[in-house]
Amino acid sequence: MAETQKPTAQELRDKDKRERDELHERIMEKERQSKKRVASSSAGDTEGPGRSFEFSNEEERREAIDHIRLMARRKYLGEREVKISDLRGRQVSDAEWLMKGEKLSEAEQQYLKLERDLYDVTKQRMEERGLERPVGYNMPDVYDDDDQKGQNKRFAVLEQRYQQTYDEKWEKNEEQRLEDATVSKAVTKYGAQKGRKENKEKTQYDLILEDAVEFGEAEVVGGNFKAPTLEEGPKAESSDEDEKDMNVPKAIRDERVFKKLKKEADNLQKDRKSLPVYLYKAPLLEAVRDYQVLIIVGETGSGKTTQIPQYLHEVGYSKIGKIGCTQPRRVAAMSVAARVAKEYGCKVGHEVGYNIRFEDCTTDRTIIEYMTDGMLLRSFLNEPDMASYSVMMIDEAHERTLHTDVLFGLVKDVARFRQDLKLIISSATLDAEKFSEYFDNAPIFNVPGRRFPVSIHYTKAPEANYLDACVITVLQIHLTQGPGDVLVFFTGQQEIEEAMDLLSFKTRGMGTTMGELLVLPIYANLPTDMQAKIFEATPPGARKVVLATNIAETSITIDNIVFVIDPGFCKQNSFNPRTGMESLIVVPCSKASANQRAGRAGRVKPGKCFRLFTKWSYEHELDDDNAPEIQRSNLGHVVLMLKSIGIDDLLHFDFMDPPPPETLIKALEQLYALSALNDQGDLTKLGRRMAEFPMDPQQSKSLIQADKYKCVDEVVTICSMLGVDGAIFYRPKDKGLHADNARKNFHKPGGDHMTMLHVYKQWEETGFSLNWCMENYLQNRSLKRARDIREQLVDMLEKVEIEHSSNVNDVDGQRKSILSGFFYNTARLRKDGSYVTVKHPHTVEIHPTSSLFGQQPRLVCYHELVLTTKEFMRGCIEVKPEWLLEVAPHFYQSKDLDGFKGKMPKGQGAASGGFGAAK
DNA sequence: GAGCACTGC
Repeated sequence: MAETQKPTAQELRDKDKRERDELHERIMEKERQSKKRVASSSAGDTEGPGRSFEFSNEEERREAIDHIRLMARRKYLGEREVKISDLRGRQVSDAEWLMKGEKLSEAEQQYLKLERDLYDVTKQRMEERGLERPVGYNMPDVYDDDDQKGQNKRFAVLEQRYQQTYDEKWEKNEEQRLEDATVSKAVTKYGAQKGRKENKEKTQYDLILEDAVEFGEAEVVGGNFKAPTLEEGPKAESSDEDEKDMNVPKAIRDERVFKKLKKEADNLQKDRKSLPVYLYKAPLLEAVRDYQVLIIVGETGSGKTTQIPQYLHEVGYSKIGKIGCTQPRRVAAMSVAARVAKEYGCKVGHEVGYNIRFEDCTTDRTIIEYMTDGMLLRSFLNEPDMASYSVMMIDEAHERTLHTDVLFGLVKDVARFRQDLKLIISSATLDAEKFSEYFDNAPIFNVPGRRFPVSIHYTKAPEANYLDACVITVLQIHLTQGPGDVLVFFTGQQEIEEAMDLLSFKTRGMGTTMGELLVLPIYANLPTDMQAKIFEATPPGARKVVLATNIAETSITIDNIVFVIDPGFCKQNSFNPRTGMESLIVVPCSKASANQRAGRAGRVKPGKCFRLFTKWSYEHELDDDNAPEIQRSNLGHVVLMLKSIGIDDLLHFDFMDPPPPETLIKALEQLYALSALNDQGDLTKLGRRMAEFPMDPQQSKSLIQADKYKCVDEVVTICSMLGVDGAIFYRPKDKGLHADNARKNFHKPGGDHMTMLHVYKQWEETGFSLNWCMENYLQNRSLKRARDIREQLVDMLEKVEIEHSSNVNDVDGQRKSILSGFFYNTARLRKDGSYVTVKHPHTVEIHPTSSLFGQQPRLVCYHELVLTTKEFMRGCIEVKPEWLLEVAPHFYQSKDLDGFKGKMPKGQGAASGGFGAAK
């Protein structure tokens, strides 16, 4: 890590010189030993500081040898930027072993010695800082398990073959080899003449420049690492066709704009043809023609999301109806739409558009529409037969989000009575057969992806402390591996903060032997400006280490990641229908997740993934897939929506993986209690109104009931704030106390909902000030989102015919409104100070972040139950027993409240019980 | 006196 005070250039030079001299001495001293060791070690010997390694093919091996030679030459020529770790991911002992038997020039010999020594020094430094336990990895995907001898034999053959071709390759095509072996970042510096000069000045070595290698232009290098592009498509695809399709209606467009767009689009057409999916265009369209439902399996990078809707448009499906494509995430829908619009040659929102919450970017003439899956689900309320679509593509189906899963059932149903509707289910490999089975054996269409190989390294033994092991692995990578940024997966903010501390502690004072290590956190609750930092380019010579939560698994993609460290855990939310409690607990992640994480290393070039668990546990202990969200969520909202679409028999609804029946029953029960369903299980008028709102049924109920207490405006605000749930307050570890104080300043009598209302009101008064948010440790992004939700809800009020009333001071009215929806969630105080839920007796506590914490109100209504270290009620308000009779007379009876009514002797009435739910 | 993974309408 960088020192706090930047040393002067002279100091640096002196220091470098001292270090070099020291090193030189050590080299001399160690030479004999080292020679002995190298000489005595046989192939496959794992002696030395590093792990052993094998090559999967000759080419890799040859590349490694060439690379070492190359590095040696450059180092010999005084290239300062050549790092000790530039063995392209090999360790020093590996290099020594590898070069054994090779004829080594002086430069090469020196280089190896230098490597060895620098390695020893850094290792020593690691040890001094308590890193004495380097994490060992296997490469089981390359190893033939117990076959060390076979390995040796194979190498002998490879070596022989290699020797024949080596010389001419090296001599004739040195430049090419150089480019092959060097990574773009480093070469950019060496490439340009200017850069060289600069380096020369900086260097402290006495240089021999006569035979300096001329380096090629930097751009070439990137090209070498690009995946093979597919130059020519099938002959059947004539360019005329493309030409014709570019004829967007001219009448509606200014000629010049059109020309410009068309030119851009023409260029883009070339890119389009290089996508793997292009090769499959004709057979794909045939398959769509011949079958109503088609499963498309395409890895990332195949171009399916952007291309297939366009192909379908080209052959005329858009004449029958819109071509829809769903995405699980908003940003994905937006960015894909933007890309396709560009390719098509129109503005976003014209022929190509997207539709997400708060932002309907489509018009009458939109023919290709990207949307979030939740949006499509919602549109079923108005258009249950998807009449305006001729094709619907459900993308990223393998992610199995709650919404996609519900869509499957609906869409399958629609396809039965709408023979003209084409369905495309697109997924990454794993679940294809399951999808096919579910959709009545629909054919599976495979499109290969375009990704770089990622080698997987498992630990040899389980790691007791994975956080520690992660940090050590980061350092190991940094000290021994070639260029490329590192991505580490953690389970949450807390872990990330700890890891950052640990990492900075262990790298403190590591000095100049180490390149700079940029440690950057990323998680969803991180303020936006800090999130943006991970997208900034890594400065030359430095290495970026991104500590991420699951957010980096699917939601965001970081450039230039070459190494992934995966401890194999994630936090998962699961819902217990019996207690109605959600719990967020750390669980081992699934194989699918692990592979997804590993894949993040192979986006720019071949990468490596270090898994902090053994291969055995990968194979035997990890589940194949994550449990689909639908099986571990509260389905209240979904059930209400399905009911209002007209699905009556939910227990027999055709789910691909049905949720536990208890969850459905719980949801139905709750809806009945809320009077959204009648005793026949049919939707009531109230239920229909509730379904209009994009919220949980309880919240919808609260909002509708607020009309009665004439405090709609306040409740709307509260609901909006609940909608961004939990992400309002930001609490960085290092400023925890400040953040806590800031939060306490917002506390208002009545409970947490009042606090939220207060926060919003204040924010509004400051003119939605960003600075004010920062001063008070509030997340501006979340508040903005709350404002969006609020606006949407206010718009909806008219539709549902609710008068926009307001009464700021009627705190009781506001609380009664909330209680109308959440009367189910009540808990009363016991004499020992704990709380017990009213419905199913269950011990719970007020969450310490609540404003009611420590106040011990007799009866509270909570927003949700969460299990962390204890079972906590989050979002509490104090309520009065008689309110329950008022807002839920069908649920609570007068006699249930005997213990509470009137004057209750302190600490006794509650304990005497008599307060239970009537049924 | 604890601590919120990630989406979405």
